[in-house]
Amino acid sequence: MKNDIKQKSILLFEKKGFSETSIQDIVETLGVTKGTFYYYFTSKEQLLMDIHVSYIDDLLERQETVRLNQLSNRKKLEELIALLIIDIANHGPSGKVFFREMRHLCEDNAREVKRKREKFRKNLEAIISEGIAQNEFKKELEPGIIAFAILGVTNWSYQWFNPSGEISADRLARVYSDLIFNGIV
Amino acid sequence: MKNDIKQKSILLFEKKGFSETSIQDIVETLGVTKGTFYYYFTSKEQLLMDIHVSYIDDLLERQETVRLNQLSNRKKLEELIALLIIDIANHGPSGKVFFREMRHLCEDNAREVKRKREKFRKNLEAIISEGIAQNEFKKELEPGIIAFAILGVTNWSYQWFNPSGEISADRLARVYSDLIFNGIV
Amino acid sequence: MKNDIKQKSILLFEKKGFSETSIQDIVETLGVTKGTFYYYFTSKEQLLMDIHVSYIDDLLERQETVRLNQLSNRKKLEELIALLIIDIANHGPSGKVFFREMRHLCEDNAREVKRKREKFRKNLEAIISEGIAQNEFKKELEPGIIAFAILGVTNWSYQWFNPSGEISADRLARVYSDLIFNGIV
Amino acid sequence: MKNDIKQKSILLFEKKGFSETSIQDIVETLGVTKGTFYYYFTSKEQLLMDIHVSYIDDLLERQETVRLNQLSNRKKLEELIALLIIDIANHGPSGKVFFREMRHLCEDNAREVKRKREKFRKNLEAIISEGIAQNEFKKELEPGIIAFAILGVTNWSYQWFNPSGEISADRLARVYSDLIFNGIV
DNA sequence: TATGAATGAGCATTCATTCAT
DNA sequence: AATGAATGAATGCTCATTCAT
Repeated sequence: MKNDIKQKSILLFEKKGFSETSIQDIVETLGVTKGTFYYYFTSKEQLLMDIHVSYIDDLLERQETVRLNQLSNRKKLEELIALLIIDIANHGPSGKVFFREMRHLCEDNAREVKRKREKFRKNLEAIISEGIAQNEFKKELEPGIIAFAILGVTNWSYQWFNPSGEISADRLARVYSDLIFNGIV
Repeated sequence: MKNDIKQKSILLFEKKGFSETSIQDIVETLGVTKGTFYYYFTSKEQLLMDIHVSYIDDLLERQETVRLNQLSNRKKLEELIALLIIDIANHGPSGKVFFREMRHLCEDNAREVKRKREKFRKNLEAIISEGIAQNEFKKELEPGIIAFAILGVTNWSYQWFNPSGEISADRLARVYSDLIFNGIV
Repeated sequence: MKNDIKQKSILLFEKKGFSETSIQDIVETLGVTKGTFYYYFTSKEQLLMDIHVSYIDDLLERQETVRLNQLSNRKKLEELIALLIIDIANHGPSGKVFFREMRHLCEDNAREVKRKREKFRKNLEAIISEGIAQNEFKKELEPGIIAFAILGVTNWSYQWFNPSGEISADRLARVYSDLIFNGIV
Repeated sequence: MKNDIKQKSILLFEKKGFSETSIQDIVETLGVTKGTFYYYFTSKEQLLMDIHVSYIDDLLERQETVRLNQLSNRKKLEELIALLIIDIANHGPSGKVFFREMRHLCEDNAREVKRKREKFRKNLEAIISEGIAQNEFKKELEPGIIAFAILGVTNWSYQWFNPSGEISADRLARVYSDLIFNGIV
């Protein structure tokens, strides 16, 4: 039941937004009563936090796998980009909620999630730095800004990319990698 | 008065979000009463629409100026990137509201704003296509995807870029142009 | 309207208790809606505080009148006892709410009301001390304890005394004064 | 277990009030679940009734002991006052719950408790009447009113008297007896 | 132009209670 | 003897909106 509530909530939050989705909406979809919701979650915000933590923890874990394998930094970066894009196909709604609704977390929870988000970004930045040191990337790059740019390209996809449309997720990931590695000129 | 309401609202919507800002909040900040608000706006949503339209119309107008000048497509693209980044310094709050709160427009208004947003994107895409035709950009590029990527890089900046921090807007625009043109390898 | 809400609330709080009286109960009795209640009061607790403050302020003011007149301390004490008993006839419900529901005030408000209550008690104590000094009362009395005893006798009346029953308020006040002055032996 | 629930409940009801204490609060303090509560008590109100009955039955029993011994009425009255005051030290929380929360009993139970309370009061009144007949007390006294006054003095102590403070319970009982017997003049 | 009073629908949350196991 | 899942009704409170003045 707890997981049912969570999954349905993700879909509703994605479609209507966190503030616009009432507990009533959630439990009605599941055919249970509000009491049931509060048996499993202490508040609406706690549910949102739960969703956030699952999402970012999963992402961090998979990033770790990439980070620790024996590939070149260029290859690692390519894999991370693919990971993020392909995630839209697999966990699109979670991702949208994650990127849009963080504002509704209470201060303490927001801080915790922010820390994890930044850890992901810092890891990305570290791969870029490493790549520069290994002469895989241009030496005049600023790793911090480049990391933000890459996250911009990938995260923005959540706003428009439809994985069941003309372009496949794999394809999009390759196009983006090529753009980031080689530019358009 | 009408403009006062609009400007204060932008600031409040940016800070607290549209749903979380009440009409009461807005009029209290201005020292007037709710009646006054409804004298100038027929609804909260109409105010949001007003904000959206001003923002995107201004952007389209400035895009038009870039588009019609006699520069190379590469130079035009560079100018558009700069335009978007520098806008954060000048109209940051409006931009944040624009990117975050479109969901709260009613269907008809959302459609209208979407049309204008897409017009901006299509214009960007056209510049890329033109550049390919003129051999300024690689011929195998897919202009549509590249346009989304560029918007991702620039629009995502609204989420983290602080124009009064270490990096200036000018500098960020140059770094981003360089990334997009030449890549990181 | 604000005063209507207050008066009706006093009656409901007296009859059913503060916690057991809902805002719905209050507004229904008045034929208005909840919105109206919250137009005049920011919370249920604020309404309770309002009731408390009116009550104790009125009492303190009347105590002051007694305290400042030119009578003997014995006479002053007699008048204070009468004041408290006769108040049951005039403001019984307010008094009951005052004595029973203070626990529902928030910390800050409770402290403020407590301070006023204690002021009343201290004034009573002062009259007793003064009376001892003037040889009106026995010299071995402990004014603090006596003050508590007197308040016990009078305040407890709120729990059983029915001013429209057999014994009149005037009569009860005289019996109580006699008891306190002369005892039962 | 049943008694554990009762004792913890008394403490919680005293601290937070009956309405403000939830079954959840009670069982959490004991480390059991709600089911356990409902195994021993059929309702929250029944638990309150149980507390009330224990308290007043104990008081009546001890009153009976005093009533039946061979002392003068004056001495009996003195002992009853002491009994009530010293009870604050021994069963303070129960007493506070008893005096404050009777309102939450259902009609039938309230009637039963009221009957017992009145029995206590009537017994007190009888001792006074007896004392008058025996010329121990003034003959013009009205026993009913005097009984109420005595109960006011003693019961009100529950609101302020701290048995571990400066004044001991024994001492307070003596001061109160003296006041009631001899007055302050 | 602006106010102030009022509405009514909705919301997150609480809680005593039930009941199959 | 005790649990854990679920209910459903109620509660305090918010808020966009209306409207007579």
